[in-house]
Amino acid sequence: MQALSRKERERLRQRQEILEAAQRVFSTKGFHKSTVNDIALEAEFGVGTIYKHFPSKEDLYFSLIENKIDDLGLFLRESVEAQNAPVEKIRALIGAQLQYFEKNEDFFRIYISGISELEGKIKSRLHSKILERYQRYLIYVSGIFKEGIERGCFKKIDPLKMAVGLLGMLNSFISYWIQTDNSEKLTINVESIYQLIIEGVGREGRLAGSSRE
Amino acid sequence: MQALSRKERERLRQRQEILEAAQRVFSTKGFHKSTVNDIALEAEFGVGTIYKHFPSKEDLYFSLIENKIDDLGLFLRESVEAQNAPVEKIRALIGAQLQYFEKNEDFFRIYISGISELEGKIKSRLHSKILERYQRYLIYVSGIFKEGIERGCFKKIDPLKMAVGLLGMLNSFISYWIQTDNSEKLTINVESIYQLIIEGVGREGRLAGSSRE
Amino acid sequence: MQALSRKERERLRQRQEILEAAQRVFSTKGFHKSTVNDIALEAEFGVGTIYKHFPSKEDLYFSLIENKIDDLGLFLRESVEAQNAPVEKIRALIGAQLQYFEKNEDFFRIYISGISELEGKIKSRLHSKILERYQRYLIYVSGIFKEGIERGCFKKIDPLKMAVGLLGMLNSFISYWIQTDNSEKLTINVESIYQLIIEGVGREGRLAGSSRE
Amino acid sequence: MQALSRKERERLRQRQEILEAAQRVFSTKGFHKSTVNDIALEAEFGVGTIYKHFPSKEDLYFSLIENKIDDLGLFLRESVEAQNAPVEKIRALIGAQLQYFEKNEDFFRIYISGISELEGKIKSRLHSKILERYQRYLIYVSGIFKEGIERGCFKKIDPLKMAVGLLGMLNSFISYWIQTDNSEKLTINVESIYQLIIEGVGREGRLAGSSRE
DNA sequence: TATGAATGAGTTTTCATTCAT
DNA sequence: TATGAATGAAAACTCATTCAT
Repeated sequence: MQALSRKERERLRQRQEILEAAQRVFSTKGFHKSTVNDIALEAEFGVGTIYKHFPSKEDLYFSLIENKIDDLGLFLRESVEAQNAPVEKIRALIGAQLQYFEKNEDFFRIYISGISELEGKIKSRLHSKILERYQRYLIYVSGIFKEGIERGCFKKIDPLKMAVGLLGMLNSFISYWIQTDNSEKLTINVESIYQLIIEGVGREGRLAGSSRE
Repeated sequence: MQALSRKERERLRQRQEILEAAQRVFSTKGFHKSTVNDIALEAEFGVGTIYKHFPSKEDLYFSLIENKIDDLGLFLRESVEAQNAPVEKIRALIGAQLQYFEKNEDFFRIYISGISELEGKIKSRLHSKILERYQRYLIYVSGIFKEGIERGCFKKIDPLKMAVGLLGMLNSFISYWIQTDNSEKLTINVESIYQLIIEGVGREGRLAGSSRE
Repeated sequence: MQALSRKERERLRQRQEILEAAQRVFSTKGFHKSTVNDIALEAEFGVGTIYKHFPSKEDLYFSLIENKIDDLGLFLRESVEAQNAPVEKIRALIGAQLQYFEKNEDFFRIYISGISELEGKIKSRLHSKILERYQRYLIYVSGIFKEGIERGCFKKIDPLKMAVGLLGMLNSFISYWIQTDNSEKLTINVESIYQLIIEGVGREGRLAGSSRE
Repeated sequence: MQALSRKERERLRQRQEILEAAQRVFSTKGFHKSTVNDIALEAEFGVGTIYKHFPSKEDLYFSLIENKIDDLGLFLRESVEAQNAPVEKIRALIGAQLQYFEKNEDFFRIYISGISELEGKIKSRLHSKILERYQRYLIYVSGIFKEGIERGCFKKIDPLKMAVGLLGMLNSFISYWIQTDNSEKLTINVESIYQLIIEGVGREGRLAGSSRE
């Protein structure tokens, strides 16, 4: 049984190495411009070995996203659940997501193309799995907002809308950071995002703006 | 010159028809699964004619996005500039963008894959043009916030961050609406988004949450 | 309409050329060792052009066999129907089939692998079409024997069995001739086969054999 | 030496098991669609073990045919040599061959693709071995006919042609039986074939057929 | 000028064979 | 000795692009 276990572990390690190589290749060249050969070369395996683990290039791609999303999900939950107050949970969520993508910049490129309507109206079975995970994440975040509403710290707005809004903001900040590829750390934005989502941009009682003259 | 002008007009109309056909095809099957032949068939032209107007499939794709973004830009500016107060400008912006994509749902699929890092780190000359336009749009929205800050109706936060946050929210709402493809209109979200960005989710002085017992 | 007709004719000629090239290649290297590229090279067309005419290599292969069988069928019928007496029809059939394969030696290799159980128990849709044609041919030959029985010139044996027997003989002679690839013409065997099928090998009343001493 | 002998016996048994598994697989899926892995699985050995016995898949295939042909040859000889009169020898041959393939239907699929020009003009070294055996078989059958001619029971026709004709008939009947896969036994055809080859289809003196008017 | 037939480079995937354990 | 994981060569097929008509 020890022998079997070793084989199994070996197999998993190989699979992991392929996924890592695939991430490097996909994030650099994109899905379509990456060939299975590229990935095999990067992983230092034969192409056949890739196909031992994944039935097709597409499967490999979606397995990669799935894996990483689960990984991210775990990390977020941990961070969030270390907090008690809803606002702190939200702050933790923001922090964790920025932190995760700061370290996994490469993955974001893949992640975003995974959740965007990558291949048009017609969704593949594989794509659906990703959307499902995205939905689940949305519900999880809604849950935090819901709790916050019940505990009286958040406004009585549809918590799903809050979640959609917050996640959009987060993606937008990450996207912008990647595109501008600046030297500042992504995580310096935690407080800004926190403030935006919690307090909004408006100044009380001054929304009409001063008169111009 | 009149003759030339007619020819020119004819040419432009043809180009426009191709772009419209391309949008229908791309939005249904995605960029890679759409063939130039598909587009030619949809446009009722020969493939050769497509190539008279666009040097490559990729060029056609990005021209389409460019065109449509410019179109959207125009529409947004008009809506925004009809308002005077910064908050009203923001509300108009939200309304216009939702309205635009409600009518151009198909285009959003293409738009989002255009601005997301669709093809990896390596940005093509064509992709850069899209990003440039996105940057310009960001700056335009920042401008509204900046004016709002100066006029005292918005908090003193980096207006670029406000813009990044707002646009992320908008995309997220549109994306969610498309994915769930529900019967509600996208535009019913205007007030929610307005409230989220202006006031945030928090209730003053209650952020810590009520104690649980 | 003349223009269309010319186009159509051109297309058919091309198709024909591809089929001829395919025959040369298949007969030399066999189905599996022939690549579509080989055929394209032989036909002096691009591979794409091959695929314009035939959806797959397999389809090309079976189209080729089908075509040729039809061709052979026509030739046989003509020869047979020029005769009146059943025995003369049989002789004509033998003569025609040998003549045909003498001239189309290459095709026989393909033909025989087509009707033999090329790919095991599991028959493809395409393979079935060939078997159907073989059945039809069998029935046609049976018809000649049936007529002969009715007209009293043949024994009262199941005509289908006669047909199966005769066609087996023919294939066997052709096969043998191809394998030994001798300098004699295949058609010199007409009389022998005729005698074998009509009179058999036995000498009347002497079947027990003379005693040996 | 006893130990070596046991080893040797063990080795042969293994080889035999592989050949049997191969036959099952090849007859079901055909040569090309059968993978070495399929055979290894069916034989319950590792692929490596297959290659210990046969240098290549092709070798395995032809060894299988060779083996079985030898097997068939033995069986036929036994049946034939139990008879004295040439006609009885022929009847025995027919009976034995039908009986053999009735029991080894699977093998016939392989056998026929082996002797037909399966892989085109270019004959492999391995294929040649099969043809050689076929030739030998032909000569053996010729020998029976020759003897019959000498003993006066058969017509003075080239005995090789008789053999080619008879074997063709046999294959044709077997082939037809497999294709129609009917419930009747193959061996019910013995007498028909015997009659066809010995007496032919014609009725003495009536060959011209009745006049039609 | 508009066309669409022809092209062939490039991609995914399979599977016979090897060889370290 | 038996194994089966790893390999990578090879082949079917697609489709952006060209160019003769």
